[in-house]
This record gives sequence, C-alpha cells and structure tokens, in this order.
Amino acid sequence: MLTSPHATAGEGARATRDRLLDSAERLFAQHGLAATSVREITAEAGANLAAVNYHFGGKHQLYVESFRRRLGVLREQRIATITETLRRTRGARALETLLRAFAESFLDPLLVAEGGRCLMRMIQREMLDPELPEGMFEGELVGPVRASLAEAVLAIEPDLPADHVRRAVESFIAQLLHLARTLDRAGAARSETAAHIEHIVRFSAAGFRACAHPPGRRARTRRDRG
Amino acid sequence: MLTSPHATAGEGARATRDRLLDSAERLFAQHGLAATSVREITAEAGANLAAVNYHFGGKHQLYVESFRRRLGVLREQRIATITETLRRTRGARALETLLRAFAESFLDPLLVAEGGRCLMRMIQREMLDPELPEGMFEGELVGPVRASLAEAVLAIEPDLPADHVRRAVESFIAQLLHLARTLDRAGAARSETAAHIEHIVRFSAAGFRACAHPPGRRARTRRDRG
DNA sequence: TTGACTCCCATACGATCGTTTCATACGATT
DNA sequence: AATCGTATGAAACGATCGTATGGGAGTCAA
Repeated sequence: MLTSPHATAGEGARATRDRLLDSAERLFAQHGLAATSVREITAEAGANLAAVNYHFGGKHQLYVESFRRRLGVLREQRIATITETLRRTRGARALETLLRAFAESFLDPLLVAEGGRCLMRMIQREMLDPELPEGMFEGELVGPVRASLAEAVLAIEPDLPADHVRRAVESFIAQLLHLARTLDRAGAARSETAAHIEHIVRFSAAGFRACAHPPGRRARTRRDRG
Repeated sequence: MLTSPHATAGEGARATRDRLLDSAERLFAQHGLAATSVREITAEAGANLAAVNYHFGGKHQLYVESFRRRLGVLREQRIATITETLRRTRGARALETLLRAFAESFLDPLLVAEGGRCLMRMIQREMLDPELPEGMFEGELVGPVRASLAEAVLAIEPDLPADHVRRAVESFIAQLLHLARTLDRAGAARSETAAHIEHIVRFSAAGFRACAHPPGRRARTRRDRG
C-alpha cells in the first residue's frame, strides 16, 4: 500500500515478490522455517495470504528462494576478500593479515545490524536442520569458501601439510561461527568485538603453524618470528 | 504395555513418566521443540495423549524437565574430568593432556551412539533458540565448565594472561562444538574422529601458548619444546 | 465397604496451520 | 470492444496442534 495499488503489472508483481522475500528472510531467520507461518510473512509484507503460493508455489520454496538469493553474493564476497588480501600481502605476518581480513569479512554481515544479521542465523539454522536441497548449502557456500581459504593459507605457508591446513581452516571457521552466535545473542560493543577477532586471529595463526609433520615434532618453519 | 498394565501405583507412574522423558528427549533433539508434537511423544512412549499434561503440566515443562535431567550430570562429569586430569598430570605436555582429556569427555556422549547423541543436539538447539528459563543453560552447564577449564589451564600455564586463557577456552570449545555438529550429521569413523580430536588439541595448545603479553611479542614461555 | 488418591484412557474443544478455490481488477493484445 | 494473462483479494478446506474434561481402574487406609 506504500506504492500505488498496482503500478504497472510487472513492477507491482516484482514489488510484492520482493517484499515477501524480505519478510520471509527476517522471520525465517528469527524463528526458523517450521515456527514461521505464512500468515505472519504475508501480514508483514502487506500481501495477501495466497501470494506466497502464487509467487513461489509454497512455503518451502519461498524458504529456499530467500536463501538462494544470498548464497551466491556471500560466497563471491568472501572469496574476493581472500584473493584480494592474498594478492597484496607479503611478509612474515601475511597469515595474520589474511585471517584478520577473512574474519572481518565473515562477521561483517552481523555487525551492520541491518538485514545481514538474518543470513547468519539462517545459516546456523541450516547447519542444524537442513531444509535446503541436498548439497546446495555445502556446494554453493561452505565448500568453495573453505577451499579458497585453505588454498590461500597454503600459498602463504607452503611448508605446512595440506591436510593440517584443511583441518585448521575448519578450526578457524568454527571459532568465527561461535563468535557469530555470541554476537547475535548479545550484540557486544564494537571494540569488544574487535578484540575478540584479534584473539581469534592470533590463536589461529599459532594453530596453523603448530604442525610441520603431523605425528612427531613441532613446526619449526623459521617463519616463526623471522 | 511391556510391563504389567499398572504394576504398583508408584512404580507404574514412574515408568510412564520416564518413558515420556526418554521419547521427548529423542524427539526434541531430532526436530526441536516447536516441530515435535505431543502426540508424537506419547505415541512413541506408548502413553496416552493426556499423560504429558498430567505428569508435567504441559509440553514446554516437559521440555525443560528433559533438559534438566541431564544438565547436572553432564556438568559434574566434565568438571570431574578436568580436575581429575589436572591432579595427576605434570610435565611439559600437561596442557595437551588436559585438552585431550576434556575433548574426549566432551564428545563422549556423541560417540556412544546411544541416547547421548540427543543431548548434544538439544544443546546446539538451545544455543540458537533459547527455550529454557533465563540463565538455566548458562548457569548450570556452560558457565561452570568454562570456568573450571580456564582455571585448570591457568594452573598448568601460570604465565599466561587470564584474559587470554578465557578467550582461548572459548576458541577451544568452539572447535569441539563444531566437530560435534559434523559428527552428528555424518557419523565419521572412530579413527577419523580421533585424528580430528588430535588436531584440535595441537591447534589449540599452540593457540593457548600464542600469547604472553597481549599487544606485542609472542609468548616465549620456554615450555615450548623445553 | 466406603472414600480418597493416583494413574491412565478416550474424546472433545478451540485455535492455527498450509493450501486451494473462486472471483475480481488491471494492462496488454488482437 | 473483446479477450487473455497476470496479480491480488476474500473465504474456505482439511489437517494438526496443545490442552482440557470426565470417567474408569487400581491401590490403600479407615
């Protein structure tokens, strides 16, 4: 009702469809798929109850669509951060710089307090109760980003065993996800968050370097305070 | 119907109540509070639909009760692992030993494949959508365990700044939670899991030691390959 | 035997859910 | 002007939800 009742056909349709996606994203993030009713979504979007089935064919497909809309850009954004940082970073502290840049990029959607907060919650939910088509989440976001980050770390620290790096990337991301959960519940002060990121970077950089040959002695890559 | 229809009054009642708790725990863990119906629970427990309201006063209180039943023993079990390991461990690798013991204790409920798997999922859910009374989860499990582990690490590595240790404990637990999620979805082979635990221990031990004085130079506690 | 109490059952109630149906209004096309 | 496809609206459908109700079976004390 904010715009003219119908506008031109195509334009009006797009508006309703997008308003549904926006409301759905917010509500699905807040309460989950099962606990969000179509009536809630359409009411918040200022649309008719039947609009969801008309535009998307059902509640579940609206859920998938509201997810798909974000997955691609999030993936490209994160990978771009990685390759960009890798391109212009050299020196003994390159690993820390890379991890810091990725961490900030990773948590950025959460800090802007805008619609970004939603996506992070949707991701956490999807990790617990997968509702997306098989492999969509892993294939379109998690897998590529993980691979890109591991590759970048290996470019910086070529002496580390690839297997160790892959696991360390998991450890690093696990901490970021955990911090994201914490921030999501109690939106901490910006400075406090920066300190937390700095901790994760230092903690993880040491962890990345903590292994040269898996079984026996510790890493001694001479890059350790060169 | 497995036992005699009623048995003695007290005994029969206890049986139904406990069967409800068991089924509720499993189903709440699998699908969440909202997505689990009272009818499902009572059907699986072989009880009447009204039994939930009779014994617990409602669905939500059954949820809380099925949680409370486990929180205390889990907390004591984890703290006991910490203090016990701390008591009988000395030497340069004491930190690794402590972390390994805690990690195995932490993931143990997941590996037994019995009812333990449930609790882990319930915890992950509770971290996303808190349904328990305010502070119950944090106060009865998370807080005490976190404090106990931080204290133990400080006893082993007294030179580390307490602030850093507290954050590092978070980082360590974040990795365990992440691994728990992974194991929960795709129950990996036992050996694969052991290797993953070993990685987390080494990664985290390095992270714990990665800081002597927060801003400037790295930790050099001389314990690093003494 | 009676009454009180505990536990369980079958059933019903009101609410809410996702989805479907049918009717209408508008712009574009012929 | 007549027609068609698109977008929306109001209303209803059948299903399922959590909870409430009333009664029956069992035990125990008086």
